[in-house]
This record gives sequence, structure tokens and C-alpha cells, in this order.
Amino acid sequence: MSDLLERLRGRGWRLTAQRRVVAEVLNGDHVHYTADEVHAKAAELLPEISRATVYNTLGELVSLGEIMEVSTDGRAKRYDPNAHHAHQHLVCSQCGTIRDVHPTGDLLAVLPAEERFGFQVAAVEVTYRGMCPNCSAA
Amino acid sequence: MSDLLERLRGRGWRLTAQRRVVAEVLNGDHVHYTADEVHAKAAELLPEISRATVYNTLGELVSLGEIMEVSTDGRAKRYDPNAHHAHQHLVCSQCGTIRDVHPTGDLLAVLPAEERFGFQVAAVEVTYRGMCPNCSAA
DNA sequence: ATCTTGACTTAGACATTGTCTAATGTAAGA
DNA sequence: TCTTACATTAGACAATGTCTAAGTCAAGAT
Repeated sequence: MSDLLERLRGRGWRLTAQRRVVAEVLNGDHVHYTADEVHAKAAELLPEISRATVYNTLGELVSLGEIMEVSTDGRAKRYDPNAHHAHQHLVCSQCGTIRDVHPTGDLLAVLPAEERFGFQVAAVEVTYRGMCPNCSAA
Repeated sequence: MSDLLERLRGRGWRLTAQRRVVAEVLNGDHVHYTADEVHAKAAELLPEISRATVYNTLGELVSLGEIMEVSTDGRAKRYDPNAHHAHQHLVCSQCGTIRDVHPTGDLLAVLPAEERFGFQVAAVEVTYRGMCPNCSAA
């Protein structure tokens, strides 16, 4: 993630303070913040950053394939910096905690040709749902 | 779907005109309307029906397991009356068309125990994405 | 058949999430 | 240092969903 800014500069991005702090906030594994969470955390580092800039920057990072958009709850979209390693998500039905997980096998292969209706199927998103250890205990 | 109202009455539901038309709108296969689409179609049958009632009724039907909530685009949730037959969704990346599909095998089994992090995994939702025949042709 | 009552519906305010615009600011090459 | 195209800002606006208080009505009781 640290070379993200370099990659982006190579693509013609201007390296502004705002884009730096958004990248900083998204640094790390198992990060699944909403846009407004990103904005709140970015504002701790750069108080005058606006919501619009955060939304713009997240949208651009998604277009560039640097982060993934995840919507596991039908509410706010979340942003997952772990976009360079294929993975799926495991979500707690109670508290909403999200874990990155790695199912085995070819998830596309289990959809038979006669169930494709002429689509050119390109991608699969899987959400596993269940109770996390914390919520099970409570 | 026609005996849906009977089932609901058995559960203590009052059979109001509003609930009848919502059930009527959701009748059929391959139906994936948003709440506001349901409201618009219901209002053709019962002009004075309010948005709140449609939202309430849809929420109740979801709680009762009679319909499924689907959010394939991070925008409005869609409601799928085909809740009694396990299935997944195939979505056109271009036009958003949704098809019900039936992958083979056990979708839960491909998540190894060491990738479950102590969760009691109960359900899987899969979204296949690709281009539909219409959009491919265009 | 009518009455009664608690569940249901309504309009519209409000909340959340996301998008857009016009004015201003600034990174980076000249 | 200057220039300028790109980026940022505040806030209006849009889309979707939730909530409340007042009125309505389905269905059991009489």
C-alpha cells in the first residue's frame, strides 16, 4: 500500500494532501470502512478535508482497481484496500464484522453453462453469513 | 404465491387491501423489484397506498421468510418472491438485469474450517457478474 | 348486524448515503 | 516564479429508507 501513491503518480495523479490522507486511512489489512468512516478518520489527519473529496478519491481508486467496493448490508458501501488478492467476505449477522476469506476451488466453475443464459460471466462475489465468536458467546 | 395470503392469515396477519396488492405485485417468477417499483405498481391497483405501507409490508414479508432481500448494486434493495427455492443471482454489469441461477454443489463446503475464524457460518449469497446477451450484442 | 379495539395505514418530516455545481485553491511543468 | 488544468470546497440536491402522530378499519365479541 505504501507504493500506492507512487503507482498513482505514474498514472498522472496529482499528489495532494487530501489523497495522501485517504490512502493513509486505507492502509492495512482487514480494513472495511464506509466512505463516511474514511472521511472521519481522514479529518483527524487533515481537518479541512471535505466529504466530496473523499467520495471522489474513493471512486477513483475503485476505477483504478486499487480498492474494492463491498456492500454486505445494503446500507453504506465499504472500501476494501485488499484488491490485489482475490478474496471473499464473511459477515457476522449480528454485529456486522467483516473478515476476508479464501474459499477453495473455482467459484465460477460451479455455475453450469445452461444456468448462464448466454451471459459472459466474468466475476463472482460471495458473502458468507453467520455468527462471529463474540456474538455467539454473548 | 396465491396461498401466501392464507399462510399470512394463519400467522395472525390482518388481510388488508394494501397487503393484498403488494402480494399481487410480487406474484411471478424472475421478479426483482425495488421498494419504489413495488409501490408504483401497487398504486396502479390501489392508488392511495402509501410508501410507508409498502416498506412496512416488504419488511414483514422478509422477516417471515416469504420473500428475499437482494442488493446487487449497492443502491436500492430488490425483493425476490422466489424465497422458498434456494438460488443465487446473475447480474448484467451493463444493464443490471437479474436472473435467478442454481450453482451446483455445496457452496458452504468450499470455505475451509481455518477460514471460518470461529464463525458459525449459516448462509451464502453469491452474485455472478457478466454481460448479458443483449448488452454483448450492442 | 353492530360495536369495539388494537393493529394497520397515511402524509409527511426526518435520516442516511451519495452526487453535483460553481467558486476557489494548488501541484507541477514551463 | 508563473501558469493553468486539475483538485478541493461548501453546500444544495437526489435517492432511498425510517419514524411519528393521527386517523382508519379488519375481525372477533356482543
